[in-house]
Amino acid sequence: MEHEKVAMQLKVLGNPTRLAVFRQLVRFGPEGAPVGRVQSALKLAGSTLTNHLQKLVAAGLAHQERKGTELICTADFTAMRAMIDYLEEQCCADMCDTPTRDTSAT
Amino acid sequence: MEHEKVAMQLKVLGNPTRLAVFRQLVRFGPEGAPVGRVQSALKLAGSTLTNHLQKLVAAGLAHQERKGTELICTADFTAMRAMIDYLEEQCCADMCDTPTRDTSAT
DNA sequence: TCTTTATTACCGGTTATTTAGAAATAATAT
DNA sequence: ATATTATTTCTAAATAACCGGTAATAAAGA
Repeated sequence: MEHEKVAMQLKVLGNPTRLAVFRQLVRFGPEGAPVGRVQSALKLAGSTLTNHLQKLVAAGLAHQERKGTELICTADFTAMRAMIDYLEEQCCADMCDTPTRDTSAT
Repeated sequence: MEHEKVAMQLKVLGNPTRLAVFRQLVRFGPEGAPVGRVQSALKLAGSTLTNHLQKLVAAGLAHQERKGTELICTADFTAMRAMIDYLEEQCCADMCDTPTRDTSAT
């Protein structure tokens, strides 16, 4: 995972509204949910939500798939895992591991 | 850890230059390093670096302490740990744990 | 005091982001 | 075709971010 990509993902999640949208997608789980359901859960203007969802998709943090009239949105858990792993490796460097973890390696 | 705070930290780390600054601080370890050393490592205009460092400090991700002429900067590993933990809990919700990790819990 | 090194404050130009209303498009059923 | 529901595009205005030059301040030594 490259620096630039992670920076973009962090920036995208760095907007409070967008972070809430992503959290909502996570709560919907692997099945996802249509845009309208995200909208009613968070009470956002449609155009605003579309905007945020597009940025999440562009950052690779979410996906969308048409299903008839509705557009199903899902969080990309693999991408999220990779992003967190990058943070652990590049921005923690074993200095901020959880206390319970073994740090005996050279 | 609250939503707003994490969003701010993510936004702050979402700038590629600033992410590089933070990574550099991490590499310097708990001892930290003076501003000038960060600057020569990354080749940034002084005023630009100051700006980025201040934002990292404001977000609680770094600290600064005067030592004579120099200003020692250190990454806050505890804050970083807390931020990552938030992401794991609120934005993964056990859906994106590492494959090697036990997920047998109900 | 004067100088040197280290760092910041201030400023301005440029670009990006956020927000949402209104009009447009997509999919489907009648 | 028309209506209905779902979602987006277009647009615009307010706000915020980014970068770095230059002048100012902090610390310490000669």
